[in-house]
Amino acid sequence: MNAEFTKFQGYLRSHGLKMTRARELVFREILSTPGIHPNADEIRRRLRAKKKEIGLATIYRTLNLLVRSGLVTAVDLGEGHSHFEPDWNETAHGHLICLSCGRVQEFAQAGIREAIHRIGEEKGYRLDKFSLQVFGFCRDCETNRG
Amino acid sequence: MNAEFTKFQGYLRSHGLKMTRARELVFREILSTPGIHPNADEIRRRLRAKKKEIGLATIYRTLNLLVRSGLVTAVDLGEGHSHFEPDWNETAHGHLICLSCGRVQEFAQAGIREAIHRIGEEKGYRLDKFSLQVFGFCRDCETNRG
DNA sequence: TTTAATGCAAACATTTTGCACCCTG
DNA sequence: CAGGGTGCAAAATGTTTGCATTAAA
Repeated sequence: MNAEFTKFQGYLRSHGLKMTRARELVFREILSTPGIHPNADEIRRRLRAKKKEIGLATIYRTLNLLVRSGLVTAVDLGEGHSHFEPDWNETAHGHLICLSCGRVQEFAQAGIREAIHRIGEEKGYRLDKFSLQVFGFCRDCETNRG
Repeated sequence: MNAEFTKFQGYLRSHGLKMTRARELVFREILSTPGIHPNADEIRRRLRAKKKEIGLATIYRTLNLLVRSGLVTAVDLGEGHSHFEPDWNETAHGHLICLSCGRVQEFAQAGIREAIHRIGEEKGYRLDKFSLQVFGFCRDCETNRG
């Protein structure tokens, strides 16, 4: 986790950018909430709760920077805005989203990675990334409301 | 294709809703552009080009209705707005998107469907739908610009 | 001390909504 | 002719940008 932070410093240095208080806070917040998938506003609220006030515009700028650097991934959970998670890419995964309570669960995609690679070769694409969301109803919601 | 239209009529009737000029035009436009994945504004422009003026608000309302009915699917191609395609679900598919030219190609997901169903069972979810986008660089873009 | 980063407010883009009028069933 | 549908304009979201000020390096 701290290795990730070092990568961020390396990225900034190699691009002539600066490590700032806001960037550190935002990135650490994402690193420390891997299962939460916060959106921009939630990141601001979480930091505010710790008495760390960061402007929303700065949060958006930092998020874009982190995504560009490859250290963070933007996820679309079907809510009309982006959610963010750390991208330690050893653990590429899809998201299983409950349509009733909104719970988000991650899963490793056994076999899916390979299937997608096969498709890339077939169609002549050099693949970069993929995004897989699965929607359904979790056991609790099925039990509680038929 | 006309069977789809009949389904739409059935859906409307069974929900106490009315078939209108706007609804017919929007749905037929989507049915007739399966590979295009238009967004709301593009649907309006295409209809306008045929001298069929429909208000954008009505187009959005109709799109939501069509998605609710299950006859149309909203697709996120990473452009910050939704694209729409007919959902003749025999041909469930993923989207292969070129990060350079934006070309969108569809592919059948051999084996992926099954892998996802296995995950649903494992995690105790009753699955509803899934969405798979793969990003990369198409052969033309790779050839033309290294 | 130089150059980039921040915060704020304004601008943008997409989508939704309130309301008076219109049309389908 | 009753109840849903439409268009328009306004509002609601989510995100980006211009600019004067602040802070890394």
